[in-house]
Amino acid sequence: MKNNLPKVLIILGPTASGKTEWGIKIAQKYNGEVVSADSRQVYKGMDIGTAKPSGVKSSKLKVIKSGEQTRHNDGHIYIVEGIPHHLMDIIEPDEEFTLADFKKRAVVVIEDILKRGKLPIIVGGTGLYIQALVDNLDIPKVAPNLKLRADLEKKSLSELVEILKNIDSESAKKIDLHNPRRVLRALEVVLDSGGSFARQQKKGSVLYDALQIGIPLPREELYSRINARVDKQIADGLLEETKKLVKKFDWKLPGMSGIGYKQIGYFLRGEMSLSAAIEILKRDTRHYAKRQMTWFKRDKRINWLENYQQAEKLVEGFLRD
RNA sequence: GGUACCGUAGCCAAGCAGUAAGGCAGGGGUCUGCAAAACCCCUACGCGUGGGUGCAAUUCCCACCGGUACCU
Repeated sequence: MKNNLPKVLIILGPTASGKTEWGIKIAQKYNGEVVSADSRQVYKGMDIGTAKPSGVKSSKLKVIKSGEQTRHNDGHIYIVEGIPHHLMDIIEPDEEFTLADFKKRAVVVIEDILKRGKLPIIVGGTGLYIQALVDNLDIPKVAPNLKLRADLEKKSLSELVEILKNIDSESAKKIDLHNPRRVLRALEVVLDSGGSFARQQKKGSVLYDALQIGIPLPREELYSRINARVDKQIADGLLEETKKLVKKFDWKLPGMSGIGYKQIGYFLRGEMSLSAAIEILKRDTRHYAKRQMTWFKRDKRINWLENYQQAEKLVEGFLRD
């Protein structure tokens, strides 16, 4: 009754909370397809480190291409337990992937799923990506300008802040001036577009009738699950996977800075023992999960459910009306 | 048994007479094109225990307890 917007389901939670499993089960039961909202699982060949569910590539299903929006797509969809997982395993580790790329492609994919009469289920832990979809964030249309960034990075943070205050005082009041990345992006937008950064951060009209389901886990349980998962990643061959990747790719790539590869790198480069690297990997994963929870906590629309049964019940009601 | 050194938050650790640095872990938070990123904030009325000196002690002295090293 609330609107005619297409229904979309979202399953979110911190890393290792079990959202992947929930997503697959719900997809199987309610005729759905998964859209991964994960900034790292997009990379091919980064499987163990990103805890990607094991799946196969299939070309039976092809998302309708629409120009550059799917230019990376090779026409293959990642299938896990019979469920298509879109936006997973789609680009090479040395390709750039940003929030804007995610949003553009996700919108196309969701539309395609809906067109086929299926339920889109967005599953992921990258809060900003999910928010971009839920709130239809209108991302300032200034692409990353690597040259400008390199130039600006030569200056000190306080110099950059001064510049920003001069050319866009409104944004300077809003953003975190301690954070070089945020200051740089603001500057980039202002310099390239000529307009205020803050004023270009808008929201479009809502695209979907979204039901957000969160998986809350007591901190202690979450942490022990994380520790166990890291041990499993090691047992599954995270070292070998990392070695294979470094043969082809530089440590400095964004993908290689992801949790897992980064810490194994410390060991592979002889900077610390393997057991020390594993401890740090566990710690960094815990920190990450904590940050994810901080992000999700502020969205009061999320339904935090204790168990899977509750999720099914909620989804049924959601699909009915 | 003797001698020396040490004992400061969950862990590591500085201070060594004027009223507890820092790091890690932990907690809270920020977030519109790198977001598994990049940032910000919080965390010892207390310095092994008991005495003593002194205006003042975690800092000096004594004893005891605990640990470590060496000696016998």
